[in-house]
Amino acid sequence: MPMEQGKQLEKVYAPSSVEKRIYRRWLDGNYFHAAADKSKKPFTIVIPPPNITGRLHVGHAVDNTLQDVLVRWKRMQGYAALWMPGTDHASIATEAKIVEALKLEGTSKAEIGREKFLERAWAWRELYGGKILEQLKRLGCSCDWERERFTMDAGLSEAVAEVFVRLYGEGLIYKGERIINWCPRCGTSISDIEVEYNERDGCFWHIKYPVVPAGGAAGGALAGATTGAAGGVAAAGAAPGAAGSAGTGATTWAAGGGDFITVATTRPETMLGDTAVAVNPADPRYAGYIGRTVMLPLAGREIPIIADEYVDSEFGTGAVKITPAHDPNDFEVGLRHGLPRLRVMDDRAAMNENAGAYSGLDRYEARRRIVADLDAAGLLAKTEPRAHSVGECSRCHETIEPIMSTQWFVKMKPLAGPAIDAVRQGRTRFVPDRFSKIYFNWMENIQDWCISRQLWWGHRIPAYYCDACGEIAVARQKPEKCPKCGAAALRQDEDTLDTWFSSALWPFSTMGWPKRTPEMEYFYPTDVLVTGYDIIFFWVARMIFSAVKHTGDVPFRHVYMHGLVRDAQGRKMSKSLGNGVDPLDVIERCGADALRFALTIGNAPGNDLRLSDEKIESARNFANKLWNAARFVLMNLGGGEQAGGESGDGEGDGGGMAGGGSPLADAQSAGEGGDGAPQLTMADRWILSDYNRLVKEATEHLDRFELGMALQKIYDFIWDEFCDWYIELAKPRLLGGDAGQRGAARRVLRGVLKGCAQLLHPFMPFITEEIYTALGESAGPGGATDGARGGAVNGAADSSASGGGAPGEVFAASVMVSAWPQYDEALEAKADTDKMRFVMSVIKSIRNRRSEMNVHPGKKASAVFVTDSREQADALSEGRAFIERLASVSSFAIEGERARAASDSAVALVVDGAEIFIPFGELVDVQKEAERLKKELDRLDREIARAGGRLANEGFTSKAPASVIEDERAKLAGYEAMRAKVADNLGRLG
RNA sequence: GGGUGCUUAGCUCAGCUGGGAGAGCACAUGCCUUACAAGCAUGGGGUCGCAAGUUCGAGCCUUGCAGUGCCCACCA
Repeated sequence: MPMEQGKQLEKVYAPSSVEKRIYRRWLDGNYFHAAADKSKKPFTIVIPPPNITGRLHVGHAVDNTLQDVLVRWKRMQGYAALWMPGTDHASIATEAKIVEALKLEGTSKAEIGREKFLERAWAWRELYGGKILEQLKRLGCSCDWERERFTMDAGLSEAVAEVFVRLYGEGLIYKGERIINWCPRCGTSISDIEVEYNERDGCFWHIKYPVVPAGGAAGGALAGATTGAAGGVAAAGAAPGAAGSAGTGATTWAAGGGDFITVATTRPETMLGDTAVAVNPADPRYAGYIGRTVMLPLAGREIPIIADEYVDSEFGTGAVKITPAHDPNDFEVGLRHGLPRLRVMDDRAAMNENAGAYSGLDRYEARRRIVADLDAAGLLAKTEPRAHSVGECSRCHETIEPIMSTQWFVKMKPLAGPAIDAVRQGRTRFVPDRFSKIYFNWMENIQDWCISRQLWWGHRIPAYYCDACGEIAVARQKPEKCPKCGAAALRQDEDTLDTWFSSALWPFSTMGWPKRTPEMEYFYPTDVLVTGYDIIFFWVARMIFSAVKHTGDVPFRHVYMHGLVRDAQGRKMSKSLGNGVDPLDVIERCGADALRFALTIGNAPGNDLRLSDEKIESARNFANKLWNAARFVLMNLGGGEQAGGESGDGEGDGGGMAGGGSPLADAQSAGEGGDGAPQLTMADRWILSDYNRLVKEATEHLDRFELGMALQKIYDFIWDEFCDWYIELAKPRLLGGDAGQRGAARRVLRGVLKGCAQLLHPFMPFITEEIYTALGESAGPGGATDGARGGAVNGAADSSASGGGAPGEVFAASVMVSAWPQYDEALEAKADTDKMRFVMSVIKSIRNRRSEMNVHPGKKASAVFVTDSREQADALSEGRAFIERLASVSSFAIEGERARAASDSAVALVVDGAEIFIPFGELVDVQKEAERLKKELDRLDREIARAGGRLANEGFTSKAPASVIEDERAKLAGYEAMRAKVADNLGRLG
């Protein structure tokens, strides 16, 4: 009866005091480390490397929780489970932080120069870069920390250079002048997928371009127009009075009787870079204009009218201004027609020297002035308000500017093909499968990838220019001299690579590629990539084509996708809304286990999930529930009394080999071995049997990546079956009972709880470790060997033990290196399970009656059971103590004759054909009881009609499977028997 | 314009290859029954978006429709 000193658990689970200590122990035990081990199968996950600028947000929390679940589970299954951690240099995000810091100090990139800037960045990385990994530790992540990688580590940088050089050598990387997305705020090009398109209110300006008159007559008018337009430009730049001059020009045109082609644009400032106007060749309206020219207003340049299929006659005015240097389509048109490409903006998106009078103006200011000037000149035909999609920088949300620029590109088509095949052949599978369609759709329509960035923080492009001869040398190391002309002065390309270029190599660069390392041999390809569906394009697809290209294999066999975390209202969590749940805050308040639980429970793969306070609270409640169940079990395993009662551990150690740590081994050895020869009761066999089924189901769900479902099942079992039923069923034996019965109950309690701790461990690692360890200690000196076997790399004190004669009660040094529970056929106990279920139904039924009749729980009642079934009679007598305790029944009789039992009992219940008579005497309202029975009769009639109708249907009886028909017949018979009894009881009420 | 999800209890969501609808929260009633009031017991609550079809049988399969979300796309 005295508690184990020091092993008494707190009444309320206090995660914060437990988690740090436990994590420390795992580290000390070296359990996270995985090494190539020929005796085991590998299981590998590489972490999606968080940005060094990052702070753990709830998105990371889900992503890493799922990974940790998988890796802990596989580790327990005996795999050499490697979870490779690391961080991403995040070139643009990090650079922005440094720039910001410099600004606060009153200096800038330009001022301190590249070298100093990089020093700053590295220092910053040293200081903050590991923060997020520390936060992952608080979440419980079991990464192999000694393998931590960073995308700018020497080895990984080597991989980057290697890939660049190889692709360049094959012509799959090229340098060229294209329209790229330019972010004026970040001051760099970005790739297509880094642009977000949003609907914005804007205008569609219809602008009249004066057509230069054909033939000789044109001369005078042209001159006039030129003067007028030129005057407009000059004036516009000079003063508000500009409008007048421009107007003069237009007037000249009107007076000259010239006509116009009207174009429409949402970006009028780009007109200064127009080098043509295009119409559809089939458009009759413009047939006569093709081949002629227009005078570009405000610029005073004469540009051709061309015909191109690209133009949609239905859209706008059917005539398009062509600005090859500022629009991707126009660029293509320009190529087809050999048009000049005139850039009119600089890298800050201000108008450049080619913009004449508008030079130096910001693009929006220029837009305003140009519109005003056109209007004043009478050349603005119409201003149409219009919502259109505007590309914005996904990082800073500045409106991007499509600008012609010389950049480096990866030629995608040749890389995409094999990557598509890899998924089509199922070498990499998306979970759920529907994401493969998204992948295909993107890969099949892929554009070349702009990989150069005008940033300093990142992998510098390994291209070297010879100013003497113009040669470009691409090499792993900077060449001593120009390979062509031998000049010594080579200049490296100033640009760096897209941060995703290095992330794309992550699954193999972290393993040491391009070297042929043991890790590459053993752990690669990886097994699962866990990530959100929002980065399929950015990362997943790029890893696949990179890996297929460079390693000849897929980077991972499965891609397990999860959704986004939303708030209670279903909104995306964002900084600006301030609706984000801070995972660290949740960990602080409710524990990492509760957070992990809330993020995992009941979620289907690929679906978004909502995280609310209520959900977190119920997760915390579950942890507490489990905690208290463990308290109960530990209290009852007791101190000194225990050893005698259980005939010690020697018996356990020598005993069952069944399934290494199976509760059966514990329980049966108690049942058959010990003094007093205690037997397992039907309650024990029932819970063991259900536990066993849980093991099977949970494992199957995990195998199918249905983590949410696996956890749901474990949760249901622990709460509804183990806590609410089994513990209650065990109490009578623990409190009363002889030593043998007590021993059996204890063994089962401990065995099942231990198994639950193991099954739950991947999801809730801390609390399960605490419980498992406490159980191990309670098993006595031979049990837990905390630390003693900690040296076993990636463990498996337990699993190795199971290979060589596992004692039933072996506890591993840590639950995380214990062997994952196995389904064990010997635990199936159908007869006992049926009996127990029957008793439970009886208990429920009596409780129900009592509750409906408002019978105080303290008031005991006597009950008489009548049944024809031998099994039921056995169950009732075996379950007597359960029924008495859990249904508040005092005296108890099982009779064969219902007439006598029924005589003075107003309340009659029918459960599975057995009848229960309870004399509640004065409590019974005969009227109400009769009504209840009538309702019951109605219900049974409906059921009988349904089942009867179904069985009468020949289609059903001839085509449905036999088992289904059999079930239906049994149901019908049951209902009919029940109806007879209910009808009889109703009749008796008079 | 394409593609792709979703629509199940008041709310948030599960529901595996088609065989009588589930959980959490909320709600109602009664319980401090010595593991847990962050709890226990009992209960109410659903024409599974609508309509056709396939099937002996449909929440699940097919088609259409209606709402709603997301992704992609070069509508100037």
